[in-house]
Amino acid sequence: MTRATASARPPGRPRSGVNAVVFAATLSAVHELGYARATVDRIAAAAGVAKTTIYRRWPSKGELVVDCLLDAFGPVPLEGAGRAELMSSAVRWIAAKISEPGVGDAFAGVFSDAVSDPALRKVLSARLQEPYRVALREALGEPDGRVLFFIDVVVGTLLHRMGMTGEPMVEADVAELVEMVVPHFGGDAGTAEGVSRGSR
Amino acid sequence: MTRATASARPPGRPRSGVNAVVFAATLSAVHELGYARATVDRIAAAAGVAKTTIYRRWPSKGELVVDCLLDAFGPVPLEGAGRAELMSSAVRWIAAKISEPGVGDAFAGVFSDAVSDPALRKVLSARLQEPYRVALREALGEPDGRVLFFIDVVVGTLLHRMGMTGEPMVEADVAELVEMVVPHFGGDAGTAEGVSRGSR
Amino acid sequence: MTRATASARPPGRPRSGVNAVVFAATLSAVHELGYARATVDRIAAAAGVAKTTIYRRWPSKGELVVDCLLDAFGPVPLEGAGRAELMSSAVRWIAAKISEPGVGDAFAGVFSDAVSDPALRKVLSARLQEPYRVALREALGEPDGRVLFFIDVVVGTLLHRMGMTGEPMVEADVAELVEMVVPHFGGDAGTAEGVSRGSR
Amino acid sequence: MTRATASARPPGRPRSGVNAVVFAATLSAVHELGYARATVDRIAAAAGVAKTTIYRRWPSKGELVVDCLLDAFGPVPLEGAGRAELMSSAVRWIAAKISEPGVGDAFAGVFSDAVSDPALRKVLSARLQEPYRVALREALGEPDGRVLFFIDVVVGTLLHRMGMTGEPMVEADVAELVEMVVPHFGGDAGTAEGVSRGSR
DNA sequence: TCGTAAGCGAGACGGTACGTCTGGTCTTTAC
DNA sequence: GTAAAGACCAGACGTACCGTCTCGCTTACGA
Repeated sequence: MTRATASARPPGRPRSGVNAVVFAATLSAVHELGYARATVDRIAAAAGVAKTTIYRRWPSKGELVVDCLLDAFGPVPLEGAGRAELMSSAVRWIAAKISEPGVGDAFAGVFSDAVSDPALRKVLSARLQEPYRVALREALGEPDGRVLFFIDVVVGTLLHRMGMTGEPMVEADVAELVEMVVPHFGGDAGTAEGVSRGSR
Repeated sequence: MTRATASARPPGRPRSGVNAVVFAATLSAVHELGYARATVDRIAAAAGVAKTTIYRRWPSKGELVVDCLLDAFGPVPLEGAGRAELMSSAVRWIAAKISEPGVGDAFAGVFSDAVSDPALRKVLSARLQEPYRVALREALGEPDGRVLFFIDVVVGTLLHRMGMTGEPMVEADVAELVEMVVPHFGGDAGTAEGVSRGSR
Repeated sequence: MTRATASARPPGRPRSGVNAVVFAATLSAVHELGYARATVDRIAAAAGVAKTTIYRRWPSKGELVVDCLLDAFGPVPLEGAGRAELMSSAVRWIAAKISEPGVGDAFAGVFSDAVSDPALRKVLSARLQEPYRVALREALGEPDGRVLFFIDVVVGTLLHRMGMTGEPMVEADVAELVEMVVPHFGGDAGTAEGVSRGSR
Repeated sequence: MTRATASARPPGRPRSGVNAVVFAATLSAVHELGYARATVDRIAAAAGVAKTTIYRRWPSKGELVVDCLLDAFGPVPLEGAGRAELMSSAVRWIAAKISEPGVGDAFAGVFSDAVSDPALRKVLSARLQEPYRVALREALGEPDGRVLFFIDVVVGTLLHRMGMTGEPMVEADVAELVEMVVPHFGGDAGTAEGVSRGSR
């Protein structure tokens, strides 16, 4: 085994590092124009890149935005003393992310496109939901169904507020959201008597 | 003053009763094709009506769908012995409605469109959210903010599930949703000590 | 017979008379920019018309140009005392048409596109060649094969000159072309001994 | 004679014999897909060569095809007893070449492209027409104008037939072409009145 | 019974975005 | 220096949809 089995590096001109620039341009365009009017052409122009370059990397506008969100979110911060703190920090983290300029719009935008586009829906759930679901499942020790329900509640609530008002949820309401979900999902393992008293 | 206060009747040819047909065609088209591909042309064709007729009655596709949903929902059923039962029945009612073929897709669809369209957002919140907010406020005796939060949680969760999976939320999860919100919003007036213990 | 059997008029908004405007814009654009760079977008803009309007009427750029040429050519002038005069005037007519600004370029352009596009080739031969072939066949009393050959020689020669030099054929060469084809196709019926001595 | 007469040899790595391969791939691609869809990418792939290699050797698709045709044609065969036979053999030679698979399509294709591209037109006339014009002028002893006209007629006719029908001109029509041009250009110097006009 | 006001069907039209394709250039690595 | 591989740019193409507009026709009411 001389030179490593895995390809040393693919031949041809390597891709230039435009992903970050495109992501920034995407968020900025979505923030300023809204999801629907954030044209691929406009994003390309803002990023100083040809449209073909974008379509070479992402097969559709939807997938571009999904990757963009993935990049914007990064991994869930799962530090925290107990379950309560852990859940609380996760909720506050996603709420903060969705509040960032462009992110909430972009999220709601792809989400809405995905409603009518099964292919995009698959991408959305596989790329954007799956990793967090897995991470949360391991951190909380809850079955998949519960974790998915947790995500539905938290993200759904935040997006609904965003969609209805055009503004991200204010701090006080995020706090109430935390107060609602933490007890339900078992405030603190060991102390709470009704952990996962859900019917499942 | 003899002639009645409300205008006896507007001049010109009265509108024929096509609204119901258009609503049905809309839901059916959305159910079969998804929101985005449920073209106004297609809806018109399915309803056996000219596109002009639709645009004479509704200024945009979004408002058509809003009216369609309004028609599909009807008033909230607010019967129920106590607060708990009342909230529970409201949650189950909206969950059932969103499960009806086409309704969930249509709801998620307009909702998504509204993200990038402030005008539609205004319509959505004024026509589709307002009436239920008022009804719930009076039935529950909670301040506006709490009621809005309640709606965000319930509807947001249901729509997120619908958008992510393409399927309405199953009964077991609806039950869990009830179990989560009812205690939080004050299980039963009078007995519960922590009614609206929320931070507001 | 009260109202005439033939449909009084089709329903819907009648087409506005944009054809002529589009034809003019097409020739002008082709003349100024050449066939390839005479974009449909540019033609539409020059005609003050939406691109969709063009694509509603003509399925492709090629067919638009074919119709444009058809409009520019008009019917063959088949007056003339004898066969010789008739042929001569036809040759000079097509030579003059091809010399008009834009026409030659447009002709050579579609022609070239048709080489790689069987569908366009069919349109070209059916719409642009057929009528003239029929008219010439009846005027000259020659079999189809001979008429097609006549067209190949005359149009082919003129286009080849145009394509090679970028300029239409000068008068002297057109005269030589006439001198070549007229004797070959039977100078004048009755007098010429070798009328259509061809074997077809 | 050890060192060869001219240039010992250019420095650097000698070009491998890819020209022939590319020419073959070009003709084959054009034959199978038509000129327009015979992409440079596809030609490169078919030749097992990188696109860069093609663009290093030929500055544009047009020039590649011109060289390809030059290679396919080779020199005009100018043997023949008298003028008539000489012209006849030249016509039949070019007709046969244009009938070869891919050659006619390629010729018509570049020709068409040249209409909108002055640079390509220059190349076309300088590389593809000039040598034959010179050879014919010396062989026939006609002035340049006449020779160019001869080429316009013969090549124009053959290409027009090819472009309109998609098929090369059949033998019978080639014969008629010969019968038309030979007398016009002076069948046999001074003597022959009707050289081989009845050959069909 | 006629005029006015509006509803309605059919479809053209403007505008705008999407995603695809191509020609041609540039960058990197390997020989 | 030549070649392979492929990223990149610029920009045209054809399609889809929305919402508006233009017609001709029909239905109602009121004078």
